[in-house]
Amino acid sequence: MAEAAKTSGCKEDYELCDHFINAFQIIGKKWNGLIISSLCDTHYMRFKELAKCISACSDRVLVARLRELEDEGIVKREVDQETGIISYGLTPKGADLKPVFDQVHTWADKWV
Amino acid sequence: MAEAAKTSGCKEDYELCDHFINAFQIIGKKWNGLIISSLCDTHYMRFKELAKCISACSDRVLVARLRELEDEGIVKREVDQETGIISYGLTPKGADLKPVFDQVHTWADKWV
DNA sequence: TTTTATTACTTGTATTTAGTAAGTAAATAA
DNA sequence: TTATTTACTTACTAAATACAAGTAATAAAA
Repeated sequence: MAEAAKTSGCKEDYELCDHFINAFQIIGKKWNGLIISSLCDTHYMRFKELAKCISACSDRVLVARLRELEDEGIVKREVDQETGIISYGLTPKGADLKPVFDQVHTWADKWV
Repeated sequence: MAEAAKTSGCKEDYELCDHFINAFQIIGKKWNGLIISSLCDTHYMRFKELAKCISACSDRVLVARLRELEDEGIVKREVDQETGIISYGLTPKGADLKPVFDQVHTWADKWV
């Protein structure tokens, strides 16, 4: 089998793609999936609304995650100049994750 | 806006679906995405191969994750009766996550 | 106008989870 | 016989997260 593996590119040689690994470092980080999918569904939300929606996540971590996702260019934080109200939404990069969540939903409905 | 929110089901009332939350508790847990997608691509792997492939994950955690995924019915651990060789693969429930990973790949190729 | 509440955070501490490194029993190869 | 590989386990350290309380700024209620 060692010979076969060497010549046929079997599982011994399998490598995950870097893009994919990096993507999962973001999507797979605790709470990020729920944060992004919530913003995907609602278009935008204030901090309190998001926190209520992902209630098991502490404020402390939610703040940190939102910052990180902003730095990744997935979330955008906006301040209304008139009211001063802060809202969180997705950038095109973030919104483009919707098909991922749709597939998760499909899977979840079938198996969870 | 409070009135409007109450009557129109706007973001204040938004709730994530339980199935979806549970699904993300599994898929979103550190390393699980990479573990499952590796097994998705290769069909089955021995522990050492998997560990090499997800090299940033410690053996200790990989062992724990595989057990958890087995308990979730996503991963199956098989022992060859003849050789005693242990291999890890996916159950139908696990294999059914492929479309999710495909979408992550599509997104990663575009944005990461 | 003083009090109360809300928002979007921050800070300190406890607990949980993960990383590092070394070890082990069983099987296989040299 | 000795060395190596495999699939783990164990002890310890470091990092991430949870819990709880606090805060400055603004808004709403008494």
